[in-house]
Amino acid sequence: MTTLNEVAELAGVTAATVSNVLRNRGKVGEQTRLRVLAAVDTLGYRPHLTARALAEGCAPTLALMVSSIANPFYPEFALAAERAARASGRFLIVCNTNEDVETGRAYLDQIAGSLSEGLLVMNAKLPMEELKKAQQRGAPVVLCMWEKPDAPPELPCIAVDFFAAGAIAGQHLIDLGHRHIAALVGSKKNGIHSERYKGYLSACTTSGLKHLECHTRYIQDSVEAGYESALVLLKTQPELTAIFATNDLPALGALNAAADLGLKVPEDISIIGITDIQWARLARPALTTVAVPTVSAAESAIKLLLELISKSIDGATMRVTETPQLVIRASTGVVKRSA
Amino acid sequence: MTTLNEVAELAGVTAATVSNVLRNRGKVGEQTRLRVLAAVDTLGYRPHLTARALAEGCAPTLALMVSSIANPFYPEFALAAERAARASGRFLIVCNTNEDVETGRAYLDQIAGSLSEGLLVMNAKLPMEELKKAQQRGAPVVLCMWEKPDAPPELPCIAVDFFAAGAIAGQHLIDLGHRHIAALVGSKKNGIHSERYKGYLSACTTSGLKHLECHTRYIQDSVEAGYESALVLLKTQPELTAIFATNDLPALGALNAAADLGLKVPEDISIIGITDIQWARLARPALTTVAVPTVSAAESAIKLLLELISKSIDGATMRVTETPQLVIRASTGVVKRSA
DNA sequence: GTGAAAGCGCTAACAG
DNA sequence: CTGTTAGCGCTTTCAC
Repeated sequence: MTTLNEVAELAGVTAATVSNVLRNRGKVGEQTRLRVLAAVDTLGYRPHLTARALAEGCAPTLALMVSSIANPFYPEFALAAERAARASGRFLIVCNTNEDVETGRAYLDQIAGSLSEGLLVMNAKLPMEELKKAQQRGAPVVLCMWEKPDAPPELPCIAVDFFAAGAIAGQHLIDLGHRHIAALVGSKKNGIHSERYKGYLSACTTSGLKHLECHTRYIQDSVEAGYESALVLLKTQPELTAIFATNDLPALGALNAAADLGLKVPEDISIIGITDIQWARLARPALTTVAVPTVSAAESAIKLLLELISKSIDGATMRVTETPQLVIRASTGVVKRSA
Repeated sequence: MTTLNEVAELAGVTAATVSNVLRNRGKVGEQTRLRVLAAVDTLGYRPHLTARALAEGCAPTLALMVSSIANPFYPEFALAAERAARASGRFLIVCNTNEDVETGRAYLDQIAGSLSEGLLVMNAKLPMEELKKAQQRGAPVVLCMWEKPDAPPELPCIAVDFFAAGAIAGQHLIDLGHRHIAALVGSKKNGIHSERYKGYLSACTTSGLKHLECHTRYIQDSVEAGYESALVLLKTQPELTAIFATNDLPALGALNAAADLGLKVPEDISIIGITDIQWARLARPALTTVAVPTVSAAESAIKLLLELISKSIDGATMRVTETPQLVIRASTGVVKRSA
């Protein structure tokens, strides 16, 4: 490996000077500049980022903590986050907590403030306490995709108005004439998806529609859970003409359940999700959903993190992304039956 | 930030001793050990990984270079790779080259040998030369998912027998009685997917079936390209009863094309892909495909990389994963029509 | 303009 | 068993 000193030696100068020309710092004579550049070139010198990080006091890396990068929602976010990080000259470390608090803690202990300069946290599985501790140790933390703009957390965050998303989805179904709607909530009662559900309920209330508690299911946020749940719902409650899911994954599962039951979508049953992941438009019928601004959320999150790092802002800032947008595709239609 | 020295001071010892305690190195007296541990605890000390990396000469990170982590195939690989890396005490940095050579080069220049201790490369978009240069600068490089076990590259790699995968897929279709099969090749002619196509052709030859050149299409490796291509093929060549795609993405696109054309799968047309990505089993009808051992390939790749790093092996080792396996689902069936 | 020197936080001999 | 002494490769004052 070539070091700064070797380059310096070849160029007949000192390391400090090489460092200066490489980062366009202090004014360096044109002569020496050229000589240094030549030396760098012939030696194929590349700065040692770890050494630089130590000297500068911070590493050029940001960490993204997710429960599993394989969750179909994350990759798009991760891609956008990586781009934004890259644009600021930083690298992105992916940390899969695997929904495990211990793993998450281990990551926090190890990277916060040493290997990585800041943290992007996607899943609230990590206790707020741990995150705050990590932050105190010197690594700013930004919570991405916070679900409740009304209840700001104690840490900086990028919030998405999921209540609105739920309301938009519900309203769409209601506008189509649906009166018997099932709700698939991708979390425990009062869990992470409850805002979306509340939004949906508010749409019902606004329209004078009474949502029956027996039509809602609290399930896992997965295609499989949505499938199983929808299967039972559709078989046992024939009055249903639509399904609202708090996320695309269960909605896609419901789509499959309908298909396997021989039900036509949207003729027999309308289905709507939230997020607009890639699969949504690729499914058949393509899924109607409420699109969440994933890319801009990722960019805002990185931006906020960088501001926190450079200390140009302070405290628990919260920024809300653009409001989610209804994307009408083929899985929802005007109600045909009445019950 | 708490440093080793501060801990040492509190414990009334020297930094070296604290270091020893923390890594269970040289024998330390039980007394001091306890005192040190207590100091670590009260101060909430966490080792500074960057400093450690500099001192040890290598960072505890591995880099995964992919064209886009959002490609539905990568996340699963990345997840497995991250786990394996983690198991060895290392972190995973995700590098999206975005199919751009410049971006790839920039990454190589910056992380190889300094920020990261080794590289996992997924897409051969990067010139072999660049990769070898990076390797010479001190960072072992492992090529993942090499497509041609018969033609080992000049760098260590994990190869998958894609020729076999293609042959298995072709044979399956032939066994079902299909005689007019279209081939969707997800790369340019003689491109990255050509082995898969050759495997398919060999199955045809073995069975005395003649594959017509006019039935093959060289396209992008995407759902969209598969969709467009299949749409045209199915409309213009009614004799076709099956479609073989070199990858699941185009196969899924073909599935959608069939659906939009009102064709029933597999009654009217059978479709098979290669890889077995998540969506394959979630599509309706679920996609029959030839599963590639993604997880074990990722694990092998990390293992090989670690061996290279510890110098326990040398040269351009090639390891081949288990042979791909046929996964029969609902998108293929016995041929109904004869042409 | 360029060089000298100190130090980032930790590890790794080697002494004692 | 524990302390001392050197660095790892780079940045950054501060002199010259």
